[in-house]
Amino acid sequence: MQDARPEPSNEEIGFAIRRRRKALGKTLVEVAEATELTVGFISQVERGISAPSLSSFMRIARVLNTSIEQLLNVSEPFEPLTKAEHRQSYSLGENGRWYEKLGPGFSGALFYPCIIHRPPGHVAEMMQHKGEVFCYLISGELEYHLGDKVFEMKPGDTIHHDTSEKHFSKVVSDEESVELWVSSHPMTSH
Amino acid sequence: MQDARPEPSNEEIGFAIRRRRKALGKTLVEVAEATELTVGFISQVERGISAPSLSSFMRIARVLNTSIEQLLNVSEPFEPLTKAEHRQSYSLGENGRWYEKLGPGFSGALFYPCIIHRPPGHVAEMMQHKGEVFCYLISGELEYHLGDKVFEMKPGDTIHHDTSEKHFSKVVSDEESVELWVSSHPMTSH
DNA sequence: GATTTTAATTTAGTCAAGCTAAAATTTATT
DNA sequence: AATAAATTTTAGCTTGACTAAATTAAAATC
Repeated sequence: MQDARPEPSNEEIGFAIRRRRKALGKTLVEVAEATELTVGFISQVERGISAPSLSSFMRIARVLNTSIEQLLNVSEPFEPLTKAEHRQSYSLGENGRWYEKLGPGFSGALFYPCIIHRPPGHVAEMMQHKGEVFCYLISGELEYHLGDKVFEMKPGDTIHHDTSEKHFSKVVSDEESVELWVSSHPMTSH
Repeated sequence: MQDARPEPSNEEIGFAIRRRRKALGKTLVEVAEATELTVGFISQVERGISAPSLSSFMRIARVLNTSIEQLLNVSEPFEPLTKAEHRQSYSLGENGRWYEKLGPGFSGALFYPCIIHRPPGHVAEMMQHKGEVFCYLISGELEYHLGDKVFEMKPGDTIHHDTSEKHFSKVVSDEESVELWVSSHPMTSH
């Protein structure tokens, strides 16, 4: 949080929650049931009349399949276009592995795109969780494990699957891999 | 946020706050004054005995010069196949314009990916509809109109926006454009 | 268009949690 | 050991987090 930017108001946060809920096509009743709160309260939260406790807020974010950061960064200016040379790069804390976030994403977004670079031989962790992912391999080669299937991926290949199935991939090329990902969840690592 | 991972407890959050405070060499008194809360309360928050309200929590994060995400210790999760030479091609009924569907898509999918090829000079129809779209420009150059803004897109550039805003694009390169699209709706043209 | 159903908002509350002030204890400094 | 600083504990207030139920608005159905 920066001094220059005050904390978002209850109203701003509430509107972000509503936008997100509608983007997912969920009703107040659905969110209320999933969060174990009441319809009336969610309605008031969305209109900034009430503020949820921290734990309720985290539950709301989870049920809306988004991050708290997304719900709180309401005043971040949205820019739809990301030039190739203006991508924001982040190290993944491991040697030779980094990712490029593609834009801040707008508040109701269902897509979380990013470009990930991995060094040769890198093996990602086995993952399994609710959601969906799409990957377009820009360069390098991957061995992609999905359930009990194994796929060889070369540049131009794509894969799109439900993430509730166990999956991981390994960079099998001698060069680093460059992977364009679009996920239904915020993500910083693969 | 993730099914696999419950929200952090008050204790976990509190310990994260204390670690951060000590890392900065601040006393409880300093943090209490800066946040306009009492020493006793900060102490209880740090030991998980009390939880701050959302607004107090944001103030604490700001005073500790950190982000809420950091204090919540949220980890991001990780994550499939269409071979480049196995893409299903479809003519768009117009000279030189065609698209490649990327995989059949699984039931329940939110993403509809495809690759679109357009000839030089092609101008897509103005579109406006509920949903979301992400585009990665593989080759060629586009002039992308979004609302009253115009963007120049070159290979590697990406754009991600809500489709309720009017949008269309024009191929401005001398070569055909190759565009990777991920949309929240099935699409055959852009 | 009328009616029914669904979704959202409003109202009127409860009660405990967010937070206080002050006392007590612990830790650090001299 | 004495003092100052830092932290914890205690006892309590009050208001906001949240409820249940009624009402209204919007969407769906006939």
